[in-house]
Amino acid sequence: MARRFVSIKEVAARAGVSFQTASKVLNGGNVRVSAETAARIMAVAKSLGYRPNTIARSLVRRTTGTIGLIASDATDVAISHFSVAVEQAARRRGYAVLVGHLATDGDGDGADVVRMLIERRVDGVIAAAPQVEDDPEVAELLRTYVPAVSLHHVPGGRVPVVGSNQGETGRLATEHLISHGHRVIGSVTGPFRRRVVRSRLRGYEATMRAGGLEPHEDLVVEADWTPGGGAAATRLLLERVPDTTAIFVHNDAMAIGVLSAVAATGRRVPADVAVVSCDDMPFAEYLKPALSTVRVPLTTTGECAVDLLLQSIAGTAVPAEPLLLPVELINRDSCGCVDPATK
Amino acid sequence: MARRFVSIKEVAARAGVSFQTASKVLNGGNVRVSAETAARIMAVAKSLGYRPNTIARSLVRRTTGTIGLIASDATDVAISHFSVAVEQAARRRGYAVLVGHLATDGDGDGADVVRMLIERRVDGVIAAAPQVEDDPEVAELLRTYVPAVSLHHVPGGRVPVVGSNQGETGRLATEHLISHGHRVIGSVTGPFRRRVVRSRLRGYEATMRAGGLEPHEDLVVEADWTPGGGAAATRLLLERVPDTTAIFVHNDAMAIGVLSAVAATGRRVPADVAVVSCDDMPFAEYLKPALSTVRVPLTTTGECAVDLLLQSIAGTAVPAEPLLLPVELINRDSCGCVDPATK
DNA sequence: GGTTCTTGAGCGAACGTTCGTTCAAAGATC
DNA sequence: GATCTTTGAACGAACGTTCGCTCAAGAACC
Repeated sequence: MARRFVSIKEVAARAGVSFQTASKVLNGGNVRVSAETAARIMAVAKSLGYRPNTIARSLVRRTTGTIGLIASDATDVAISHFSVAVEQAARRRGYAVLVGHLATDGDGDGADVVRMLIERRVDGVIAAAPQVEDDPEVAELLRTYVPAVSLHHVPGGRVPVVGSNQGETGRLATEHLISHGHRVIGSVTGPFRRRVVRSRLRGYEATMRAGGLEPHEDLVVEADWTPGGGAAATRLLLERVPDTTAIFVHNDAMAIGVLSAVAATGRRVPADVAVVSCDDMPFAEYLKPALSTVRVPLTTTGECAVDLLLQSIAGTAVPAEPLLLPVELINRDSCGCVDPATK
Repeated sequence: MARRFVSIKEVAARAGVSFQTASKVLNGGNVRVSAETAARIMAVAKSLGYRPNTIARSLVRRTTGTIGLIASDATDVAISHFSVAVEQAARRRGYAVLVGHLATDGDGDGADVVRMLIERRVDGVIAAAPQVEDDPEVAELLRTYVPAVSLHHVPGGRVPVVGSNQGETGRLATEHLISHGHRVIGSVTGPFRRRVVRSRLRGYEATMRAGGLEPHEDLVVEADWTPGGGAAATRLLLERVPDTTAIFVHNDAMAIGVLSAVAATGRRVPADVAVVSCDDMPFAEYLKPALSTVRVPLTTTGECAVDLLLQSIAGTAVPAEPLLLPVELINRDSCGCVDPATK
């Protein structure tokens, strides 16, 4: 343990050259060294197990090859899928990822985490923590100190945004439920103060109206992205509007709770209450009934975020408009598409 | 964007002192500076928004205040819970976390990720990637280059291990099912080559035998931790041993698939087939029926891992024996404890 | 055979800190 | 008033690199 790597000076000394020359052949760019000398240096480096000290390199190069990721508590499956995609994409491109997970409740520490990342001289930051989307301090940090890409709105703008088309998500789900003949369609949503929630809700409301239905406010119940919250919201919804025949749920985790709560009232899904959700996590297909859900391309989003960030780091111009990836409705059983009898 | 932080030299110049003096009052230890000078330096630093360059500091201090986390693809909920716990615990103690997620399939890159972390001079590494538990190269790196703590066995030892009592997990689940009168108890497991799986299986088998039951090998079906794998394994199990009346599942994600597959054969849970799982993820309670499961203390494990690692970094002796945290059976409906009629 | 090119390698400086030593001036001691 | 302490601050060196400039020696040219 605690064995140290040898430095380039030791390699150079053993090879009988100056350390700067060794640096050139081992890490540097334009090498003007004879083939024999180079070979000798490489051999010594290999035998000594030389590995460049990235800290020293970062100091002079002024880049660390590290990107920062600020994420919501990745206990949320969707966030964790995104985080993994980001890390793997970044690593494939030679970058490491420094993460900061915001506490679910701790609202105030967003700026602290971002500052921590910046002070560690990350080359760029990816923000995937909707709880900071209204934080002007975070916005200012992302705007002025470091190239950044955000998954959510950044007040004041000038930070590229990637995401998926939330309005379309709401529209797809609602339209599909209407096409099944539903007229009393409720929604179990994430927290209202999140833009993603409001966008989906706008899609839902617009589609309802387009179908000649009035999206009464009793039909929309706010929850907290968790199964437990989804279950509680569903109980409330079915109590307020007992003739609800369909529910648009804002994520798959809540959908687990929604299915459970619907069943607890003696109603069957989809016969009595149809359910369409958002995300399409791996488990969605195995719920009972299999969950119909609007697939949100989290992995692709992560990769796009990394690509965009690296472009921004490289100084390439990045689009001023949010990059919205397409979503797709995955039809399974919970919406009523598949007649349970035929299964 | 790309605005630079001022260095301590600029602060010092503006305050009319040498930069080393400024260093002492701003970051350093034993200050021998007059109160007025100190105040002046602090004021200038504040007005200029001075933040120490952690890279330069790391170079001279030879520590980075960063720990590395090598994890399985945290698409697995259990792993992501652990990762979040690690990151938050580390940050609370002033450390940042550099992550590397192994690809689910890519078996070979474990050593690469560890090397990447070590080259970035992390002060310690936490390994939470069972797929590298048999990798001697990873083991050697963890043993000789950096303080480390592992969640899984490390070949050759000399790396502290934290985890939970897997044998006990198998015993608790099996014993409980036996106490309900079950005699044909199957198991849907993770990959056999993982020690955690073998330990749980040993607990299961020992308990079966202690209850006078023979754990026939047809009863044990290997799966891959995913809902889909769990479902497939269950179909196989029920085909091979149709009179199976109980299943011990190795994680909650697979349990989703198990419940689905059992239902698909027309059997009811728990009336026809009782199910006990492992993990106790937040959704377990909201499955239908609510999942009985052996709670694995992932958050606590993460915190312990960090504490142990920081001790090891500080040079304190760390226990040679694995630190096993206790597990606990959470009784819900899927084991048959609660009479569905009374609910 | 003197001048210019090319090749191979050395060397100084810088990146932004920390740490320990040195040193001048003022204060205390006799 | 000469010596010893204390206080406050400066200063050199180091951490391990990268980068660009310098320079000697030999090759090529006319």
